[in-house]
Amino acid sequence: MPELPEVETVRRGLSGLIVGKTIRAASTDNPKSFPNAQTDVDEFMIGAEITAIHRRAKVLLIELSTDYTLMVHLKMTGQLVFVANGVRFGAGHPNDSLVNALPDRSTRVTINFTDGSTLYFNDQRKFGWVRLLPTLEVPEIDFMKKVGPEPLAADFTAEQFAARFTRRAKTSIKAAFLDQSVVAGVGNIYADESLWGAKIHPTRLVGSVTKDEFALLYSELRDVMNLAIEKGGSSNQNYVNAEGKKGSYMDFARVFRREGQECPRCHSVIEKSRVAGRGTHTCPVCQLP
DNA sequence: CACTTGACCTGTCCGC
DNA sequence: TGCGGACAGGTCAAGT
Repeated sequence: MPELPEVETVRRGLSGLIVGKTIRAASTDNPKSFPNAQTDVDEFMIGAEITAIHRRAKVLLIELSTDYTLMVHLKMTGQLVFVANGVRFGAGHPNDSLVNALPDRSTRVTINFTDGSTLYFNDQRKFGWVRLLPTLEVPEIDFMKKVGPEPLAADFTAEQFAARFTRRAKTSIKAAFLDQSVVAGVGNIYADESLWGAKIHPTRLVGSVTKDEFALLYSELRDVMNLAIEKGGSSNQNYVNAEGKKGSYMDFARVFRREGQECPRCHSVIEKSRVAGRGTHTCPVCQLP
């Protein structure tokens, strides 16, 4: 599920649930999901209090009182699910009783708190990861050094946005948009949604996109992401999202996963194709190649 | 360097 | 109903 709005939704929900709690135990059944669990958990996690949760790009940064940080990347199918007194929370409010008990077959990491509550990292495809490292070293890892600016930052301008793309003039605008070193947090949903909003075809070469088009793409991206955060993100039908709302952005999506339906702007039939190796949704009339 | 492709995994859906 | 292949909201490591 996770692009910037979904990770931000998880961050907000989780902040109200686990900040202030003390870790009693932590374990994984899959070393690739938590590579340094064996070496560092006992010393730097057990007994630590959770002091804050931040987000950078699509990564969650769970800060501990030991000056270590638990980094979490959900990749394609990762979820953080909190359970207290037998009640399961997506990352916000109590879910209904349809949800199966945890842990289940996709549970990769379990974190137990001293008050008896538990945080599960579930990840069907095992692409996601949890990593524990000194807070001071977080900015030094490759991902953090390479990742581009936060698109919703108050001081991030349309001019800066456009300038980030110049390095990638010869590739498609969609490939560049998905490149985390250009701008942080954009994934397949919000790339398609904002390219449609700006009436730019995803296969257009970056070099052909005008200054005015970049300005429009910048404001569409910010609008779409802000709306998605307000709606609790996008979720497929089995994901439990924050606020007990299940993430309703997909109800507002204009093109994503709407192939065969009408373009809300011109009523042409939305098409699905493949661009930059990803399923891509466009209006054939609003977005010309 | 910039760019593209395949790999990493599991599960589901679709066509034969 | 069974089976093969394509595909899924993301990065990486390789290759050109």
